[in-house]
Amino acid sequence: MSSKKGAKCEEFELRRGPWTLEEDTMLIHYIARHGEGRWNLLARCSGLKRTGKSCRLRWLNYLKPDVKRGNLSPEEQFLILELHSKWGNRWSRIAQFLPGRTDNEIKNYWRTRVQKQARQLKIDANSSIFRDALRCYWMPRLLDQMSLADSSSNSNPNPIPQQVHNTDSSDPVMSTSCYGQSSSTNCSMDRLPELAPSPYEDPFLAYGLDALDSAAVPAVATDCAAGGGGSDWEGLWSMDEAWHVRKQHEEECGGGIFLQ
DNA sequence: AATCCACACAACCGCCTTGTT
DNA sequence: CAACAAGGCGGTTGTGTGGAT
Repeated sequence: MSSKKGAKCEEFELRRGPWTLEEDTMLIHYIARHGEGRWNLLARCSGLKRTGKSCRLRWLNYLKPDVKRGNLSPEEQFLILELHSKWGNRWSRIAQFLPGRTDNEIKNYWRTRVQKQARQLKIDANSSIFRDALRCYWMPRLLDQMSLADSSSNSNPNPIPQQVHNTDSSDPVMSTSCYGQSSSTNCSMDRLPELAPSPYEDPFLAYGLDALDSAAVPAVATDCAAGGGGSDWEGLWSMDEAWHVRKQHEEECGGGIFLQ
C-alpha cells in the first residue's frame, strides 16, 4: 500500500449520484485485475472520481457477479421475516442467509413491504403485536406458497436455501425457542405448540398451523397463494384481510393495542 | 396529454468497529 | 496505548417509473 501521498490524484471533484456504464466498467475491470478490498486505494487509482465507500457499495450491491436480481421468492421472504423477528434490523447478518441478496435489498424489502403493512394496520412495526400478526398470517401464507410451488414443480424437494441447513443449535434459524416467544399478549400465537427440531422438514407442522383457528385465516389467502389475489407480490394482505387481522387482535388482546 | 402520487431501489451519510502504525 | 485509516453497518434520502386521476 503506497499510502503516504502515493496518489496525488486527490484534488479532483468527487462524483456523486447514479453510476454510469463507463464507471461500472472501470470498476469491474479494476477489481478483475486487483481484486476486492482496499476501496480507498481503488478509488484513487482506478480513475473513478468516487469515494472508496461508494465503490464498495456499488460493487457489493450491484456489480458483483453473484448478486441475485429480481423479486424475492416466498422462501426468501419467509427467511427475512423469521430472521428479523430474531435479530431485528441486523440486515447484513440476515443477508448471510440469503445467498445473492444484499443487506440493502433486504432492508429495502422490509421498509417498502413489511413496514407498509404495519402502517396500513396502524401498528408499530416493532411491536410484538405486529410480529405475532406476521407469524399468524403472513408467514403461514408464505409457507402455503412454498408448499404449492414445491408440489407443482417437485424438482426441488427442499426450497429452503442450503445455508440454513446447518446443525448448529446456536443458529437461530434452527432454534425452536424463537417461535412464539415474542408475544407479551395472549394472542393466538401463544397456542402454538413447541416446534419440531427442524422447522423446515415439515413447515406446516413446525408452525403448528393445525392449531390455528382455520376460520380465522382469511379465505383469500389461498386465492392469493394460487395467484388469484391480484397482488403484485406474494404474501401481502389485502386491506380487507388487514382489517380482519386488526379486528381479531382487538378482540383477543383487548382495545388500545393498535394506534389510533 | 399533463399532472400527481406511490412505490421500488440505488446511493449517500454518519457512526461504530477493527486493524495498522 | 493512542491516533489514525479503512471497512462495515444501519438509517435515510434521492430519483426514476408506472399507474391513477
